[in-house]
Amino acid sequence: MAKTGYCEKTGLKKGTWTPEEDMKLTAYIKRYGHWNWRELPRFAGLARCGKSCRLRWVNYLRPDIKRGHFSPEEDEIIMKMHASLGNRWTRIATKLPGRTDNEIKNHWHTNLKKRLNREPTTASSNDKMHHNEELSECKSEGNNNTKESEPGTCLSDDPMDEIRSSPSTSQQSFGDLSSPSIDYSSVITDTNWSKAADNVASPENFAEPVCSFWTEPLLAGNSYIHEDFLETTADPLMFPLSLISFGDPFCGYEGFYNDDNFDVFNQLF
DNA sequence: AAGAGGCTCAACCGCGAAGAA
DNA sequence: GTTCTTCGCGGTTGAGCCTCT
Repeated sequence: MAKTGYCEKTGLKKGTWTPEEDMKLTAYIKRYGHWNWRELPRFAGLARCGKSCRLRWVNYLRPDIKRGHFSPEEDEIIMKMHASLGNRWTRIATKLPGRTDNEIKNHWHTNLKKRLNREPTTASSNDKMHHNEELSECKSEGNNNTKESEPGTCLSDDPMDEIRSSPSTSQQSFGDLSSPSIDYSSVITDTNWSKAADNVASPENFAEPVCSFWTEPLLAGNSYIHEDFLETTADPLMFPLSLISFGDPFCGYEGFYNDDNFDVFNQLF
């Protein structure tokens, strides 16, 4: 993937991630979260741009990623969601826990789009019907999602409802989220993880301190920030608490990174 | 066995949105 | 109101793998 871009302009590495880089990024985010994607790679000791780190985390390293084949139920959801929302992959991904927008997008282009072309009559007519229903319901219900006023984005008409109520749809595929095909334990052991964690954000990893970040106020009450982290893990020299300002904790995966799930997250590594 | 073509999916790019200065 | 910064989204690319001939 030899492309030129801003990462390259700034002399940052690009292309395939190495296991070592993965470990550094995972270790850093597990310990400190992603307070600022742009600055994160510097603190994590990575010669990558923040954008690249974000993408790697969101699409590959995140602990709740579900990999492997898409089930027929998932295919059905994607088809229906795509029919009503179009190429809004992130929106579609919210209905498929563990699946990333990128993965869904790839799956659509490589499999589902072809299937749709093979069965154009049923699919397209259903799509239109569904889309029209959606629009009419948006209007009739006064659209309780006032922010989403554009056509095709009425969330109150959730295609998932239809899927959920379908007797043929098994919930099993969603109950299987605890079995990602990536075995993190084999990649990141207790020993090498702690090594990686010790190496991230060490003073030698960045030449000058980022003073401005130290003056930012700490945002309290964020469910992502675990008490243990605040009390014992966070090292003010290595990571200023003032940096803890997660506007979107783990990219919309707030539900996963609460206190209840923190232990599950810990067990993964 | 080997070359060609197709397929998959990780990763990059550009753009727009949102918020801060 | 304007400019700058950061983030996230969707489109696209291309290396590597797979299948076919």
